[in-house]
Amino acid sequence: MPEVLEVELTRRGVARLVGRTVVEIEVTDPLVVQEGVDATLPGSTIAGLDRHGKQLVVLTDGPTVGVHLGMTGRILVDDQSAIGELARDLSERSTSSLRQARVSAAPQAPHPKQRHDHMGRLRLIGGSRSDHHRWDRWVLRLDDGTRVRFHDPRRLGRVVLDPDVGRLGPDVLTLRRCDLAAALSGRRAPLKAVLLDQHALAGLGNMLVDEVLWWCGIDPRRPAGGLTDAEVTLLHLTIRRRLGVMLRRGGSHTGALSPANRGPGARCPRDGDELARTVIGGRTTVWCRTHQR
DNA sequence: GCCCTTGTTACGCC
DNA sequence: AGGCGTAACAAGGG
Repeated sequence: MPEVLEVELTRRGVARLVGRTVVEIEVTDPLVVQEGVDATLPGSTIAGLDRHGKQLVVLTDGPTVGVHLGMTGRILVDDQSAIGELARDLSERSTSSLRQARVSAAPQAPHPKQRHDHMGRLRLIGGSRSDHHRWDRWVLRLDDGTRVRFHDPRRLGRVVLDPDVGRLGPDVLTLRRCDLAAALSGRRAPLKAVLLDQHALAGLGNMLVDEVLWWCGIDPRRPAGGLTDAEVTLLHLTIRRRLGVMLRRGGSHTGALSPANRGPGARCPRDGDELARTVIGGRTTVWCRTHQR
């Protein structure tokens, strides 16, 4: 589930493509890739990579192309994930890299069955299954022979011309306290719903919102505009600190409410009470009734 | 086979 | 008008 951290890691992971020229486009899924992208991009040289919230922006000497990873999108450069294989837990790291090496060497081999963790969740955003070319939605060939693949099993990712980042709220990784205060002010919707609203604040997804509110001990159901000044300050500080920590650790899954700590029956890492599951803003919300108030 | 999950958008209501 | 809630989308997996 790519959120702002995965997008930022992706941006850094593909930074070395700056200066390369797109030679051809080999694969396109018209649902995922906006009409016109393929016609205008070949011949263009990548000039820079920007990001606003979850929106990745590819600057070229031709068109500006927006890449949104959606729910299951990822970028692979020569069959290597742009963010590395960070979305797995540590216990499986060694076996997984072995397996990855093996399947890369034998791309025709039938893929092994998907693995799940004990909570029954999908283990990865495609995981190390870089051999699943059937989920490639967009494949570019660059002038040095590099192949860049946009891989997206569920097809909720999007590649568009001239992405409209002006409609997004302030970026959550560079958020100032006054930006946060302005985003929350006057809103009567639940705090969680506003934090998820990309027009209010750009970058937070379902897991990161739960994580941040868990750390600062605020009830996700409270009206967003009803926070005290001290709570806004605390929320701002928590967003900056926790996102910074998780970015260094490698992504959205490295928090206190990591995927393994979100399933039914999971307990609060702070006080041991069973975590509540509530639908807020249309999304499953995991939170602690004891210390989030 | 029904239901869950995700981010975004479209739409209905007040 | 605009804030808010809900459903739809897609598709894999329990």
